[in-house]
Amino acid sequence: MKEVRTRFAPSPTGYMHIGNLRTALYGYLFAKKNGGKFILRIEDTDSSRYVEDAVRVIYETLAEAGISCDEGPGMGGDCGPYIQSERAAIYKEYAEKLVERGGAYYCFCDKARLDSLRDANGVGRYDKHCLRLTKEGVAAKLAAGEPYVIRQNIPAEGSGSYEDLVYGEVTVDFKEIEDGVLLKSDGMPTYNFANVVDDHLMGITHVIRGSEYLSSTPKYNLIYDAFGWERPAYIHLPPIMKNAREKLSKRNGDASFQDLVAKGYVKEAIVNYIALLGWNPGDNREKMSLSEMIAAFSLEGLHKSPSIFDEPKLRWLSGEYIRAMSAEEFAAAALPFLEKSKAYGKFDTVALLRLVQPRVEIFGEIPEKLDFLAEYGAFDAALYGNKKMKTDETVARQVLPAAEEVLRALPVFANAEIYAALVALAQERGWKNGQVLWCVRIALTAKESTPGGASEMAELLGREECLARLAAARQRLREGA
RNA sequence: GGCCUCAUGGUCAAGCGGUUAAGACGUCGCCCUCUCACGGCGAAAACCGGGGUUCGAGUCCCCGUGGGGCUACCA
Repeated sequence: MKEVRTRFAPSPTGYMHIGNLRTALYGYLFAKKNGGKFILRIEDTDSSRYVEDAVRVIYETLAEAGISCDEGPGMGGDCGPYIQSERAAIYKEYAEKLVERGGAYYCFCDKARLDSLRDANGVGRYDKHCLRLTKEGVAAKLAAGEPYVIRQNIPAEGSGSYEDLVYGEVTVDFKEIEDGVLLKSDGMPTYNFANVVDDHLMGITHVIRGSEYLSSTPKYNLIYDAFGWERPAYIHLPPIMKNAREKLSKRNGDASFQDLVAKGYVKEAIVNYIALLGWNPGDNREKMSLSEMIAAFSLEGLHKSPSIFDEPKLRWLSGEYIRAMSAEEFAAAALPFLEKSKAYGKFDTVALLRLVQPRVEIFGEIPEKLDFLAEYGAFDAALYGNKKMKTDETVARQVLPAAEEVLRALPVFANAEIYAALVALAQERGWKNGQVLWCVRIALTAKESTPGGASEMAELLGREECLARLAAARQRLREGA
C-alpha cells in the first residue's frame, strides 16, 4: 500500500481562519492516522493578493495548534520548492507538455474580445476561438512576442465523474465547464493548474480541501488523465459557517485562530472544538487531545452539511481544559492575562490564580474577575441586603463591628481560621452564618458576587487591609444612618 | 439564470428500514454551598414540505422549498 500523503495548501492572503485551520487539521489527522506524511505548500500564484507576513502567520498558527508538517517551505522534503511562486518554470514546462498532448492550447484573445463573449450579466464562456489556430500560426504569434495564456481544452461532449470520499459520486457535464486559463499571461499558473501539477509531483494521495472545489474537480481530473497521471482520492469538506447563511470569514470580521487565542481561549480547546465541527469520533467523546483525535479519526465520521461555529460551546470546552490543568500549567498560561488585572502585584499571585481557575472558561475573563480587589471604595448599602441570607443594612450595622473585633484578635489570619471564627461569632450572637459571612464579604469587597467567600477574600486581603475596609464600611453605614 | 451540493432540537451531533429519536453546548428548575463558580440531578426543545417504494421511512426514490458552492488571467 502506498504511503498516504496529504497537504495543506493555503494562499497567503491574510489570516488563517478557522475553516482553513480545520482543513489543515483533518489533513494532518488523516495522514497521521494512516502513518503518512502531511505537507505544507504555499499557493501564492496571485501576486496581487500577497499579504506581507501571511506566511509567517500560517507557520505560527499551525505550530500553536500543534499541527506539525513533515515537508514544507524551510522544512525540507524531496518535492520542493514548496512555494508556488518559486515553481513557475515547472508549471510552464507542464503547460507546454499539456498543449502537446492536446489537453490545452495557446490563446491570444484580448480582454475586449473576451468581454464581448459575455452577456449583460457577465455570463458566457470562451468559444475556443484560438483552438482553431494552426501550429504555425501559434508559432508565429509566439515568435512575434504576442501576449498569451494557455487554456484547458475541455471536451465539448461528455461528462466527468469521480467518487468523493465524503460526498459520494459527483458528475459534471463538460459543457458546463469553460476552457479556463491554466497559465496566465504573467507566466504564473492559476490554481486550477498549479494544484494538479503540484499534487501530482508531490505525490499527494488524498486531496483534502473545501467543498467549493466539488464541482470543479472534474476539470482537474481531465488534466490528470491527459498527462496519464493517477488521480488522487478526494475528500471535500463542508464550510464552517458564522450563521445559517454566512461563511466564517475574515471579511465578516470573524475571529481567526489567533484572535481566539488572544481572547484567552485555550489553544488545545480551539483545535479540539473545530475538529468536532463536521466530524465526530464515532462515540460521545468531546474532549480529546490531538493524539486521541489521530487515533479516532475516520472518514466515516465526516459530515456533509455546513456547521455553524458556536462560540458558547467553544467557551465551555475551553473551560473544561482550564479546569483540567494543574495549578502550574494554569499559572503559566494565565499569567499574561493576570498581568492585565488591576489586582496583579497587589495580592498574592498564587492565591489569585487559585481563586480564578475554577471560575473562568477563557483566560480573558481573569482581569474582570479580579479587578474589584483593587477598586475598593464607597458602595451602595443596599448591597448588604440579601433575602436568602436574611441580611440587610441593619444586620450589617451589628455584624461588622463584632466581626472586626474577631478578626483583629485572630491569632492565625488564614481562610479556615477566619471562617471558623466568623461562624463561631454567629453562633455566639445568635446570627445565621450567612448573615455574618455575607455582610463581611460585602464590606470587604463591595461586590455582590466575588470569586471566593468572605473568609477567602479576607485571607487574600490580609488582616491590615481587612480591618481598614471593615472600619471604612462601618463608618459609611453610620453616616448613612 | 445554469450546474454541483446539503437538509434531525437554538447550536454541534448519534441514527444507516422497525428506537420511548442518543449525547453535548446553551436555556430553565432543583440540590450542594460563606456570594459567585465548580459539581450533582431534572425539564423544555428536532426528523423542512409533498408525493411515492415498503407490512413498516428520520433512514430509500422523485418533486418542491430553503441553505451553501461554482459559473475570474482568485484560490
